[in-house]
Amino acid sequence: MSTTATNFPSGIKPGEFSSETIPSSELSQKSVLNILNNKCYNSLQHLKQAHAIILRTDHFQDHYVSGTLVKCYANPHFNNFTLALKVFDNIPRPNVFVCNILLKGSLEHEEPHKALSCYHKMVLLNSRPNMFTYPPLFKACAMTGCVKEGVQFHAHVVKLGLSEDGHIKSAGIQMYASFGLVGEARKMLDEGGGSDVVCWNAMIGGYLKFGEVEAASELFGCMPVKNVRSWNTMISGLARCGMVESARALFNEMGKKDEVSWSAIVDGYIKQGCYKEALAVFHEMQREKVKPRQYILPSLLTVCANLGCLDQGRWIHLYVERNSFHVEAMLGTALVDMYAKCGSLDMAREVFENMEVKEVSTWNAMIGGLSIHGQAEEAIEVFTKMQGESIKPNGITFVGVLNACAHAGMVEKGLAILDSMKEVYGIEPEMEHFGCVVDLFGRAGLIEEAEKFIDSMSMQPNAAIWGALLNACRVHGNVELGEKVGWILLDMEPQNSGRYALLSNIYAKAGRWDDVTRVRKLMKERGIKTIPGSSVIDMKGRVHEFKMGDGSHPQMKEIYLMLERMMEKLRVEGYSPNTSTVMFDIEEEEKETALERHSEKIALAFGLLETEPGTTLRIVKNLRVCEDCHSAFKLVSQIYGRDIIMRDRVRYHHFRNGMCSCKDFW
DNA sequence: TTAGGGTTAG
Repeated sequence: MSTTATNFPSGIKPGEFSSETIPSSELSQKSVLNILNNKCYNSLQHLKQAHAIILRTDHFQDHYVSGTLVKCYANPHFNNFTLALKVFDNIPRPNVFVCNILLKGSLEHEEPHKALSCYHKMVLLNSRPNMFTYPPLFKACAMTGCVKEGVQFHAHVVKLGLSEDGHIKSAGIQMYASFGLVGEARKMLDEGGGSDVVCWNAMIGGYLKFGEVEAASELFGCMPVKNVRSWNTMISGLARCGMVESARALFNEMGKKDEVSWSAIVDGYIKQGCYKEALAVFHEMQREKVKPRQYILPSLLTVCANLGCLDQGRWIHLYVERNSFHVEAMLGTALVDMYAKCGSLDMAREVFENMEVKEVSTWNAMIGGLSIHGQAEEAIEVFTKMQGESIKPNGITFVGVLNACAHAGMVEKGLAILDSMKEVYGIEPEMEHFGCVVDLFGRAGLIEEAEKFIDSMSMQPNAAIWGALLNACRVHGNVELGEKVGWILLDMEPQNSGRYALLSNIYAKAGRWDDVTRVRKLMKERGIKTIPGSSVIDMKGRVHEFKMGDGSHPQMKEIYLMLERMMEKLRVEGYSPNTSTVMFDIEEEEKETALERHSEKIALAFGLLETEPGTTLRIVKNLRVCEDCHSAFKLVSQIYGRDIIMRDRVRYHHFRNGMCSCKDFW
């Protein structure tokens, strides 16, 4: 074997060895292998030196040595698979071991196509595949969607008499399942005699991936051996199929749970939108001292953001700090989003400023957060700064910026930004951006302009566009147009209860009670149920939820007493209930009572009752806040000297000294 | 003589 310079690894010249190296001619195969296995794991430089030694001694001819050398180069740690391939190409007749190493390496370096071509080479070179060959190959097929090849490889497995190997079987089952060929996967499970628990689990996972719950349950029921992963596969699979309650039942039934079991059930609840349940399980985890895995923390933060649970969100933040978790972009973004949505803009800012790596989504979260708090100038400032740091805004960025302008009544600025989207940033505005613009005009009372804008749009307006216009009609009391738009929307979205409510409110405000009745009758005919208003208040880490006229809270008596006292105080200060938006045509006094029992007022009374004077109250409502509650909250902030931060379905209201940050413009 | 499997994944 020649040892010309061209055969040496780059950067290493023949004869350039470290001082401790023994003269190469004296190195035995065993010592070379020792060097490779013990010294070359961390340093590419060491590996290249060893490589040079190998070339100088004829050990490269030795399959054991060249194989080990390729294995070292293929170590994902070096992130340089090309080198491994290069060395491989210099091996005259590579044996099955080194081929298998490359198959595995192709997957580890996320180049599954290379695994297929490597197998091809193997066949050409007459290197007989063995049981280590097929699992990575099946995986490669699954990753690349190469069905034909996968079936072929399966045939080879059968021909070579390897069908009983558990590793091959489980990989094959997974491959077929990833193709959606659940029947083929099952055939593989049943072929070649017995299977083991890993294969059963893979099959169950495969069934559940395609919603075949019954088949999965049956298999699960008759498995001779089950382990934690079997349970976890069922739980996460059921949750993914939307059967979170069945998942929960299994979760309760299983013996020893691991962190994956807990995470799977939390995740399942989150995916179903059962945020309170997810948080309850998280509390249980804390009680049982189970450490949440880092990956569910962003999901949990999203839950806190949705529910407005600042205390819980803070707890997670502390948890991250205490455990020195690295705050990477996703976790940091989730923290920014949570703080902003829970009304703590200062903290959102702090986390944002301290993040080392920010992604577009991070900037979007900050901009969106400022926007829902009505801080348009700041949102635009962040938007400008983002570009200073060479981050390219995306469509979502513009939703945030345009929303900021809409909420702050900055019409001109908003329109200029819309124009810049395509001209400056090359982003084609989409429906959601047009929706923001309609909102921009509508909130500012420029209803004609909003209509004109809709007419000029290049696409058919969707329900969100009409919805923005309808809301503008409600705020600015434009009954005529509101009526027209309202009926368009009822046609477009007959199932959306909110649309009925809005139209009915518009009629009610105009005193057109016959029309109110007409809308309500239609709703009844179509079987549409209203979403009950509900408000939550987060207190000492516990979430208290109140629904309209709700009597289920254990302290309800005291709360209603407090509510009565509060309303009395308000009346003394000159508050008179704004009954125009109550949906029913009922006697004035009854209307007043209905208003008094709005969930946000109950939550407010509870907050006043339960906290020290001066404490900021944070309330989250699932629908838009009504006008009456809005004015009541303003007065309470003045009379009781409290800051109240309320989030409704769309934006924030900071009440202080009788004023609201939205400037009554929402 | 070297090497290997399935559950969560925003």
